[in-house]
Formats: sequence, structure tokens, C-alpha cells
Amino acid sequence: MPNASTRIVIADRNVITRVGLRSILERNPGFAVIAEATSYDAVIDAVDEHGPDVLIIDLDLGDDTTRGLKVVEEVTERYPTTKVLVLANTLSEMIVVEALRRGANGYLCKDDVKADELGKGIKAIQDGETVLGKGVGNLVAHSLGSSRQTEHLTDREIDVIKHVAKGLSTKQIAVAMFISESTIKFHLQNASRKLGAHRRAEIVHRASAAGLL
Amino acid sequence: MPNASTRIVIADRNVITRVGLRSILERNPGFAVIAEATSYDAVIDAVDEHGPDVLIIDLDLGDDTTRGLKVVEEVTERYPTTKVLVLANTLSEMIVVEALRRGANGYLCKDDVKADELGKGIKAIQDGETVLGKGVGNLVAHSLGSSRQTEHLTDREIDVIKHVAKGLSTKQIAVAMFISESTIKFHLQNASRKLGAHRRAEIVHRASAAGLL
DNA sequence: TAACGACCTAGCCAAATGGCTAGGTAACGG
DNA sequence: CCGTTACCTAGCCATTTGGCTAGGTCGTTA
Repeated sequence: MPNASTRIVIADRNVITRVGLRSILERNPGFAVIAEATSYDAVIDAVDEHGPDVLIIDLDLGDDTTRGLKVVEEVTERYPTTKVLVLANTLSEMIVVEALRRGANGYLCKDDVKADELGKGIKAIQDGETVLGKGVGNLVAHSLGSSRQTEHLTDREIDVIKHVAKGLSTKQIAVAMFISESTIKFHLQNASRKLGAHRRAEIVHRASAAGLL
Repeated sequence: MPNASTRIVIADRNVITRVGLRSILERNPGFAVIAEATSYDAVIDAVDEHGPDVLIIDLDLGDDTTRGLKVVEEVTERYPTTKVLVLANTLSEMIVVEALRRGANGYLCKDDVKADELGKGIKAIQDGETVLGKGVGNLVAHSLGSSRQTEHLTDREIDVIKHVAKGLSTKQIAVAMFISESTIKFHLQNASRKLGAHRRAEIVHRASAAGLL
């Protein structure tokens, strides 16, 4: 068969989304959904087993939020012929930039995407284009224009922010994490700078919007 | 026809979810999806026009987050025979309790629901049961057990919290909202009490988790 | 080896916040 | 008319925070 179907793997923890995606994609005979995955490990397994043309993935597949980015990186590194299309629930500058930096070929937002855009996007990606959904492009442009480049938070910083989000004071966090108050303040200062925030409340909001908590 | 199909209206801004839901439901010939809506107004119109047996609704259909609850209230008041099943993206004690208080017959979480649970849930709802998804039940129980009953935030309080989330100080918010600093602090004190929070960062986190921002 | 990043600690001070009491108005429903 | 709710304002004071400078270790990488 000279023009075989595009072989697609879907990774999303949500059944409804998986069924919906499959249903939309399979209206076009050029697309074949050959596997579904609902966890980070399953994604790797599925890609290893099927070596799909396209991986459509929701980065949020479990509790460990940053794991999704690592999976994108691993797939694009080990399988250069597999294109990765990120299908996100929410739009966060940091996540978008990180995903693209790690080799994602497209980034669409579930709530914004229209049915026909999915098929077009996949074809465009296979032609080597990078597909950015409505709003995503602006976000990236903004990120490039901004003097502050997107630095990603360290694990430790995220830990501290999680405690802050729970309403703990510096002192309480220090006790909970077995380190000094100074260190808590140090991590928060760094997180503030990286996120462009000036108050704890804003740090929490941005981290929350970025899906880091 | 003695045992006609259950007539269902789906309200969700996300195409993928709508297609997925329709696809899952229509595997069972007893269910017929007769309309889809993607905005609050469209939900009311669709219910007015079709008077469905069941309305499956995602409360988050637009920028005005609390509008979803009002829609539930309106539908259950005006059409007592129409059952309402809320299908949420996230799980928030306040939203769950408020939705049930306003007449919702069920509350499921998209990420947790399994394909077969949807059909079972709808049938149960039609039998007069109240269907609560995995985790939702515990949340409600917790809410009942808690001395603090779930009070909902006023519009003004949410306004203030949104400014806090942007990292503004009390003084800056006062200027932005044309009211005194005292009033800002007053609203935040009330919001703290209602949310059970003790720090601005926690207020923002809870409000954010509740989808209020 | 040197440089780097992530991590940890200390102290300072002005500013912001949390928690409190104690008032006020306007609108709405019983 | 009265109670309730949302909304607005004022002041007090202890605590927390933001923003800063100035150090340190450890492991990896160039």
C-alpha cells in the first residue's frame, strides 16, 4: 500500500477524550488510532511497541506533573520519526515553551480546538510544520519577546510552593521540610524571579495555572 | 413506542468531549443525544426547546464561572422532570456541594469516570438516585462532617481574590477597585473564613482549585 | 581543575499581611 | 417593620513577608 494510514497513538487519562479523539480522527480513513495509553509508562511502552507516526499526548497523565515533559523528550529523542502533538487542558507559557524545547511538534488546547483542526494539524505536522493552536502562538511570541526567558522551577522550589499553597508560613514549611527558614525564603525568592512574581499569592497562582501543583 | 429512548442534551465547550460522550452513550440504543450546547445561553435554549430527560453539563462553559451553577438551578426549577448530571473537569468541595444544593442529580469527574459508568449513572439518576463519582462522595461526606458549612464567595470577594492572584498588594487593589484598603482586607477576611484559609496564597490556591479565577 | 547548577544557611529592615473590634449604608424578603 | 445579606470603612498590633547581601557544600559537566 503506497499511501498507508497515519498510525496514531493517543495518550490521555480521560476515556471520554480518548473516545472522542478516536471518533473524530477515524472519520478520516487516512488516520488509524493503533493504541491508547493512560499512564506515562504506558505511553513509552506503546511507542516502543508500535513506533507510531504521531503521538497525541496530554502532558498530565498522573500525579507527577513534570513527567509529561520528560516523556515528550524521551520520545522525540529516541524516535525522531514519531511526531508529537501535545493536547493540553490548559494553556501555560512555561509548559508550552518547555514542550517545544523538548521536541514537541505541535501544541493544541482541548477547549479551543475544532474538529477539523485536528486532522489538518496532524497532516501539517507530518509535513514538518510546527502546529500551534489558537492563543498558543501568541504565548510563544510573548515568551520570545520577553527579556525574561522561561526558566523552569526546580523540584525543591515546587515542593516549597506546594506548602505555600497549603497556607503554611515560612516557619511551618521549614519544620515540615527539615530545613531552615532561610532556605525556604531562598527558594521562594528564586521561584519569584523565575515566574516574574512578587508575592506568594502570585507564585501560587502561576504555578497552579501552569499545572505544577 | 412504550420504552422510548432517554433523550439527552450535552453541554460542554469542548468538541472532543462532546463527540466522545455522544459516541459512548450511543453505543446503548436506549440513549439518544438530541442536542449539544457550548454556551450557557445555548443550554437554556436547548432545554427550552427539547425538554430532555437528562442534561449532561460541564459547569465551566465560559468566563463567568459561577454562571454554571445558576444554570443548574434554573433548569431544575423550571423543568423538574429534567435530570441534571454535572460532568466536571476538577473536583472542588464547594462546587460539588453548591451544585447538589441547587438540584443537580449527579456529579461525575471526567478524569475518573469509566465508559460504562456513564450509562449506569444516567439510568440510576432516572430512577431517582443521586449519582456521585469516585471521590465525590467522600468530598460530600467530609463537607457534611465539617463544622464549617460550605459558604459560597460573593462576587466582590472573588474580584478581590483575582487581584490578589495577580500579585497586587492591598493598596494596589484598593486603587484598582476604587475602594479603601480596609474594604479589601475585609473581603479577604471573609473569604478566608469561608474557604478555611489563613493566608492569601491559600485563598488563591483554593479559589483556583475551585475554578473561580 | 574549574565552572556551573541545585541546594542550603544567616541576618537585616521596610513593607505587607493576619486577626481583631467596631462601626456604617443599601437592598431584599418575610 | 425587622432581619438578613452584601457591601463599605476605620484603627490597632503582632507576625509574616519581600528584597537584599553574603556566605557555604555537593555533584556534574566542560
